[in-house]
Amino acid sequence: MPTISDVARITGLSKSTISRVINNHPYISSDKREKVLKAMEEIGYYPNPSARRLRGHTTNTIGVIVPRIVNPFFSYLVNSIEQEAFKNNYQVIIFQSNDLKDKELYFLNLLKNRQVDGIIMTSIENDWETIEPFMQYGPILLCNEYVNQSSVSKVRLDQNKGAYMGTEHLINKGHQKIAYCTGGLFAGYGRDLDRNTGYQKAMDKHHLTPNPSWIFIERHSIEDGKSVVKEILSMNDKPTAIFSGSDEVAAGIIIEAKENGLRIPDDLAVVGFDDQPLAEIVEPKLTTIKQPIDEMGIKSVELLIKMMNNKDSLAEEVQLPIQLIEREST
Amino acid sequence: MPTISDVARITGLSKSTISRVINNHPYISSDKREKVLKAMEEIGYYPNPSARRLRGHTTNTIGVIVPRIVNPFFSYLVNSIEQEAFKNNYQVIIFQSNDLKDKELYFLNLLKNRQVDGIIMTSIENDWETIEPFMQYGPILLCNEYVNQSSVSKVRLDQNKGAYMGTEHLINKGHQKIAYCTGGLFAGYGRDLDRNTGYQKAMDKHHLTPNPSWIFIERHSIEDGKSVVKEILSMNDKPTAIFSGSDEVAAGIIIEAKENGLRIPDDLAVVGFDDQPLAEIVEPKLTTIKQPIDEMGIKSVELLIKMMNNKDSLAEEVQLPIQLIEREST
DNA sequence: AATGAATATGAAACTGATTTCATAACGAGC
DNA sequence: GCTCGTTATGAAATCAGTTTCATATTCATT
Repeated sequence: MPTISDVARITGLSKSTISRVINNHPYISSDKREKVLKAMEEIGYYPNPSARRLRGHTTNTIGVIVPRIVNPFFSYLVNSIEQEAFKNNYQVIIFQSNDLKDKELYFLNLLKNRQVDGIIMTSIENDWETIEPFMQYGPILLCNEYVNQSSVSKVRLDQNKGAYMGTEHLINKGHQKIAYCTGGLFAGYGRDLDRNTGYQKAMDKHHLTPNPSWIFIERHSIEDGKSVVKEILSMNDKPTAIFSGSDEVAAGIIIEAKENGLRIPDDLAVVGFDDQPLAEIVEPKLTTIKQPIDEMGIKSVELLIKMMNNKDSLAEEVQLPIQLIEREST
Repeated sequence: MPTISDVARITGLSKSTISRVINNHPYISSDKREKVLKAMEEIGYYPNPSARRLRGHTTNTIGVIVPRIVNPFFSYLVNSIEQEAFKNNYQVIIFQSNDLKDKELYFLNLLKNRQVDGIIMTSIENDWETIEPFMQYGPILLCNEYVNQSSVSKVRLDQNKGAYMGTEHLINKGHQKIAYCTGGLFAGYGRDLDRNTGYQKAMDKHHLTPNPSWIFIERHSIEDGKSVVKEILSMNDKPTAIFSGSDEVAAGIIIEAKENGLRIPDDLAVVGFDDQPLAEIVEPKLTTIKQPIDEMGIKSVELLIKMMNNKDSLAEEVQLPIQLIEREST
């Protein structure tokens, strides 16, 4: 690979001049500039990024932490982030935390090591006290998941309202016995907690008290959804509707319910969360809460770039609207 | 951020010695080693990757090109690659080519610029003549998609056999009028071509000649699948079965067919390709060809690392088995 | 006791860029 | 004709490591 010295030698100029041409500095005579550009082209010269980084302290790379990329919600989010980053000349390094504290920490260290200029976290595994110190090494932005900390920038959705809308939708359809499925009730972080309170609020407002055994926690997959139905079938006091924090779980519920002769939505109404592609594939099609994933990704990259360019910009919080998509499962 | 010089100053040793400790060189007295490790720990020193790269020419990063991450096939593949890379201490940079030649070239340049040590290509947009020169800058491995070039390593599936199995399965079920859906008939590359010949071979063997209007090309999405059914409905000579090169297209076909009163598999039998999660969600559940995605990812990383460590290892080709999963759509 | 190999360490060169400092040439203003 | 600001360029320092070369000990061998 040719280096800047090669270009200097060929053109008979100094490295400084070549560097100035590359970086569009002023005060270069146009004939020399031409000459340099021509030589670079000729020998196929391209500046070595490691050397630039070493000097310039910037990597043009942003890191994205997702719990798992195979979850469509996150693959769509990553898609949007990658597209927007590319537009702005940034590369994206993707990490899956797999819900593991250690892996998350490992990735946060990339910020410390200056392998990335900034990080977008779409989930949080460690305590905030553990994560916060990394902010001194570069900007961290929370997208989707969040903590109640004014010092960190976040792009988030009104999950509370989403859950409220979903639950109230079921109530408006005449349901009173409404079960609730969530990922982590005790996760301690914002997103799921918000949904919980949203559900709670809607129930309270309509003076409904759910049977405690209708609250299902730690449900993530299609299989988990199926297990929910099995549990419900063995109950004496059965719910007539379920609000699920995940489309996948909702799909599992629908599949298993049908398998057991339940009619949807007549015997059991189901609302999901995310509006994943599968929402239109299950039968009946799933009523769900749509999250503006693309906007979330775009906004996150936008904000992060702003933070990276302006070291001491204040933390910002962006909240995006959320929406109920009514289909056939309610 | 502390540097190696800080550690040297604190311990009263030279940078060389510190470097030797970091890199586990022999011939260091154990008391000095302890001292250095302690000092590093104390001031929270971590070697700057850019400086190491500049000298060492290795980035511990591999690049992965996928057409689009939101396609479950690729998000599962990326998942597997990322997991295996992490195990081997490699980071993964992910790029979406979005089927664009330019974007693919941009990413290949990362190899030239030494931003990545090697690249796994899961799709190919440019002519091989355009891509090949990049191999001089570092190893390139083809995974999933491939070209008929002995000089490049590949991890691939017997697509030909997959398509053959799927088609023959339909024939065994008594079908004679079998339509065929593919991504790109004229793409010119291995994967789709192999599937085409697999279909062809099965038909030929059983002395069947498909109506040319039953061959649908450039179909990728659920929507595309729906359009296929619409076209079929307007035909005089209708196929009784479809072999689709994609589960998503197959799902679209099933949804739209049911919408129009067709019974599956009685009026129309459908076979997909990939065994994506949605194959178990559509109703009836989709008979499909299962590809061993995880093994593919693992094998690819394994092979790539081998190539990166051994500069002049010969190109290898790994072919993984493929399998028919019979469900309810046939 | 002399020689040579193995062990242990440091100084300085090197990786490939950017940036600072110095300086030369040129034109404008007095 | 002299000073000053602008334009244009190069030498050398710098970034943070790794590697080469040199050298000083220590220990075993004859």
